[in-house]
Amino acid sequence: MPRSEQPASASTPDAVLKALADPHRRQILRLVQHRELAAGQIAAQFPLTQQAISLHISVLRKAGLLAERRDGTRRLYSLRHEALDPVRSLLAEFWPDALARLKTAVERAHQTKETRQP
Amino acid sequence: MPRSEQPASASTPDAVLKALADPHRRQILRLVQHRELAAGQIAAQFPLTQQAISLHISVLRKAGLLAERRDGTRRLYSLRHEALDPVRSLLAEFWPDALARLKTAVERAHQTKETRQP
DNA sequence: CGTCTGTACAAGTATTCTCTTGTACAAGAG
DNA sequence: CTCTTGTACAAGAGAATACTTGTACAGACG
Repeated sequence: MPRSEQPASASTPDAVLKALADPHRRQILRLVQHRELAAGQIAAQFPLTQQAISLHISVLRKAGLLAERRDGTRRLYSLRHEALDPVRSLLAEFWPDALARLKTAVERAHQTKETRQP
Repeated sequence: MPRSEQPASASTPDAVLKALADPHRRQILRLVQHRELAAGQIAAQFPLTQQAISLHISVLRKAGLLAERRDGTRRLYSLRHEALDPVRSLLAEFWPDALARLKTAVERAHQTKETRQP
């Protein structure tokens, strides 16, 4: 089977943040967060045309936020979590306290999951 | 300490992300991250006109990212860290693993900061 | 008071964004 | 091969954005 991997993981902070600064695009990411979806399936969730969604997908893909896999004529998309790294960096830079809060959240989550104590 | 929530912190995720999706504006936030700066002092750091920076400041302020304090004719600005909360939420939503990575980052940051390393 | 300094607001322009309709192209079905 | 389906690309309209220059206004200071 064809395995077309895209090496384009070099998403700049600017491209990622601009891609995220649109409600439609954030919604697309939510849709493909846990499962692959074909472009048409994504488009069907919006009151926009298929072409408009195709363009949003293109923006997200160029920012590195979407992985693309071809299956026949369909193109399946899924979230590339790693691409959110610039956002994490930004948060770390501007809001050190957020790290502490997230650490707390992590520990709570771990406690919930496996009852682990730091 | 007063835990009063400011009503002006009703910044929407959209406004915050759009405000952050510009390199000039991110640079402004870096400048006022640790100390207050007057609008003119901020503008002096850029090859743009004072008016252009004033507009960027306005965008940041409306997104809740900047606190404004008046001192005579000057207006002093500083970063409102809380306004980054929507970014944290976004990260938490889209990237559960980020929590674990941030925990690691926190621990590294604390080590770096304290530098009481044998 | 008049004048300077610091800053925001106004109007105009060039660029960029987001959407539309129209079209091309690739792959499977008959 | 022809038809249908799934998707991207192209061109253009309208809005939003990011600048510019010009101006207004508030406060400090002689």
